[in-house]
Amino acid sequence: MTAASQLRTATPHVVTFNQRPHLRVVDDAASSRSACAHCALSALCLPDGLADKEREEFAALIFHHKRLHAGQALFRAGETFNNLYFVKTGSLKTVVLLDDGREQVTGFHLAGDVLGVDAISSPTHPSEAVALEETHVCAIAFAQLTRLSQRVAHLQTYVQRLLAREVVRDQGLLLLLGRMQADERVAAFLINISKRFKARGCSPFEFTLSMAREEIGNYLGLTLETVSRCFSRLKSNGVLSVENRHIRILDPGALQKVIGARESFH
Amino acid sequence: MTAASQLRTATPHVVTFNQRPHLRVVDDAASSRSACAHCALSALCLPDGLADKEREEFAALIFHHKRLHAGQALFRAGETFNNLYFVKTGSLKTVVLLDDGREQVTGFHLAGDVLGVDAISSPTHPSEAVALEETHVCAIAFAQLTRLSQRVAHLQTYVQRLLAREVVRDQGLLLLLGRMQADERVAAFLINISKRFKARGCSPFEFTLSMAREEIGNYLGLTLETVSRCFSRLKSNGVLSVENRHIRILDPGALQKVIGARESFH
DNA sequence: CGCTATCTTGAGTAGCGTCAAGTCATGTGG
DNA sequence: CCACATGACTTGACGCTACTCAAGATAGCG
Repeated sequence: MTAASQLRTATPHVVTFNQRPHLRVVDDAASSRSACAHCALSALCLPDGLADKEREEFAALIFHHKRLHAGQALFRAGETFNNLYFVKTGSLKTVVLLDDGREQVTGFHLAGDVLGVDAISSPTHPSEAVALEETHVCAIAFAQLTRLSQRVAHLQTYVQRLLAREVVRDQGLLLLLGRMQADERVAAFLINISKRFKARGCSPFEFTLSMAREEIGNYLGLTLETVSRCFSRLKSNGVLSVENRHIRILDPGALQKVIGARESFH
Repeated sequence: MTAASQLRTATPHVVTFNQRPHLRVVDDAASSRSACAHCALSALCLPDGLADKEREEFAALIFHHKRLHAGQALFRAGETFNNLYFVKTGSLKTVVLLDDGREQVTGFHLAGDVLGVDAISSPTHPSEAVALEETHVCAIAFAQLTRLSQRVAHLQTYVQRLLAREVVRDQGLLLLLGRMQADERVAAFLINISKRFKARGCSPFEFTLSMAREEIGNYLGLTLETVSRCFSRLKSNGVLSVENRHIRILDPGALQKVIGARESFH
């Protein structure tokens, strides 16, 4: 069963990631040992191809649930690396830092995404993760995961896949930052977000962003003003409806055309 | 023994990566089964912390040596993924592609570097690798490496480390493309190359680049003209000596300052 | 030796950044 | 509940960085 099929609901008209009544998410820390089996996100978090018993062993490693307020850090650059994190509800940004204080947002992470993989096989986190809104995460002790993966070959593949996905994701962003114009970057960002909302069973054409213009701009290598101007242009072209952070994609084809790809939108 | 100490030679005055008489590299394909033990690069390629016997098993997976001319591809995007590659001599660039033909160079790879890690846990290569000059590589069958790593726990860590390094490397590039000015990017590029030459026992202050201005520009998200102008500016400031692709870093401190203290230049 | 690819340099310009002013949304304390 | 403060966003004017286009120099290669 794919993550998307398990999560797909009767698509609500307007959805943000903190308001998804159809997803039953287990919040009770006391029951966390067996929580994964009942968690609606398990298909996203849990590795494929495990026997039931191994699945349980994996789930047993998830040892606590953490709650973050908007602006609160899940981990900071330089902190010792102990856990990987699964986003349960809410969203976060990951940021890499330059000595002189400059920052680059390297990603936005929604429910079901995994955080902290870039710290694997290094003692400390090279980047940091900050919640964009009220956010809940599950933590899994990486040392224990490594120990378990020596018995369960599938788990090796699982960790490798997490890392490889991260590499490919970063390469896409390199392409965006190195070769695309402002309009294209913004369009690519919206299309990416749209696809990810869709994969989570939410409407791909109407959603509320959890990040500020400045964070979008930083992510895309632009200033907040440029992002705002691109939004306004898409708005006046009838491609989008923009009301603060609430976005409606009115003309998906036109949005796709901005980045020059000839494939269909979804 | 570290890679650097094994490779360090009586630092030659001028070194390119195809002219390193002090490095004994085994080229004979017939003897490749046991070649690693005698290869000067083994400290760079071979995983740490293996027992002698495991080390031999690992070396036995390296099944052939491939020779590439300048401009020849080691693998193309979309080709099936079978092997990881170690650069023995020469250098390559890795490139990611956009549908419309635009390209982004994501890295330059020197002797001792590993190629193809971004394809791990996917059926095909997401990027492609092209030789910048006459280049020799060793190939290692990834499927066999995976099989061996189920017995040898160290090898799991080894593959994870390869992947994690790639993620961190890409994040550094994201910072460069998203937040740095042209002259900072060029300085960062030169400092990076300089460090890597040094780690290989070559002079960090005098070297010959194997890539064209256009490839540097593409890598840095700039045009070749901008790269050329940055080089010229550094030259007229007495920081560099530039004769085509032959670079001498005359004032390393000033070069470093370009990245940090921006007001000291121009 | 001539051809081609590569590189440098200049002139003009477009795109995006900077600065600034103003609007709007949200939250807070009176 | 309102007044106010604060942060978030939009829009305009202007300037600068880096791109484009073009011409010429140089190196490398057959």
